[in-house]
Amino acid sequence: MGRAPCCSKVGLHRGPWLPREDALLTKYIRDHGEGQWRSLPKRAGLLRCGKSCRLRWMNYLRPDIKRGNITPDEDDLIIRMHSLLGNRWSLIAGRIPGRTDNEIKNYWNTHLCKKLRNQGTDPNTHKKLPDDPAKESEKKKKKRSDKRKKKNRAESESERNRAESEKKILVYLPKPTRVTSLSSIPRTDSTLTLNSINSYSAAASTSKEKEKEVNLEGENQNDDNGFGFFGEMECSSVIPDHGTLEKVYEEYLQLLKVEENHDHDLDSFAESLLA
DNA sequence: AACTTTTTCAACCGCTCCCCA
DNA sequence: GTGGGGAGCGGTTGAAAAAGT
Repeated sequence: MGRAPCCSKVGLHRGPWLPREDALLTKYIRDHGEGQWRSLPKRAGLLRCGKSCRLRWMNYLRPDIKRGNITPDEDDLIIRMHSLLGNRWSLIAGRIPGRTDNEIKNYWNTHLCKKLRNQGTDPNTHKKLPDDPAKESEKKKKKRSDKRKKKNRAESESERNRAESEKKILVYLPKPTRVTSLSSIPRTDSTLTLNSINSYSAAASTSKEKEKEVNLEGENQNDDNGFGFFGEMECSSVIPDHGTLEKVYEEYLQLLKVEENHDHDLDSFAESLLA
């Protein structure tokens, strides 16, 4: 269609966000809710394009984002989900409460790819690789980077915890996905549960979309991972506890059991997601 | 201590999808 | 049916930090 860029680049800030900009964006969304990204910067008094605002909010400022170490459980879940879905980061992120697609994508590229290679697995196909002589040096590198990473994450987590204890604001949490028609599962269905392949329920972020909330089979109003539809709620309550993650993981393990016996079913599931 | 290389991850870019007039 | 606009996604980039020499 040949459309213009989302914003005129002239006169707009780019690059790292300043604390003042973060504060303006957070305050605006706290007061008015999400959505209308294109016009949001102007209304919030920000010299940023809407896309940039959305990204900043989604990947960094959102109060339900979990920071800190990716746990072994999450690690494993990401790998398994990737083997099913490929680089569908938003779908994978939707299964891992509190993590963003960007974070998972970065984590995959910087850690899990190496990890899988070290284990002799092709990170793209998830199939066994032939023995690699460079394996040992990779292992050493990984050890180094993990050490560093651990340190960084510990620091950022403590900072985040401090920030969150200061925040505790009320926001209108977004729908995690687009509203879609009955006939298709959206490209990004971050609320989709493994048990709800046939009962996709879309949640809406804007009041307009809320009115259109779709529930295909009258079930799954409250998504089983606790991330279905959000109204106004205390942000801190959205941060998933260990139990939630456990639940997601157990659900996944159930699917894997099915996989053992019914490879075909699993293929169908993956195809249904990718359709 | 100084310089180079590697790693990390926030942010950007370009594209597609979906809705609506 | 068509095109424009908003939103979201995945790939890529580049600055900063860390590690290596």
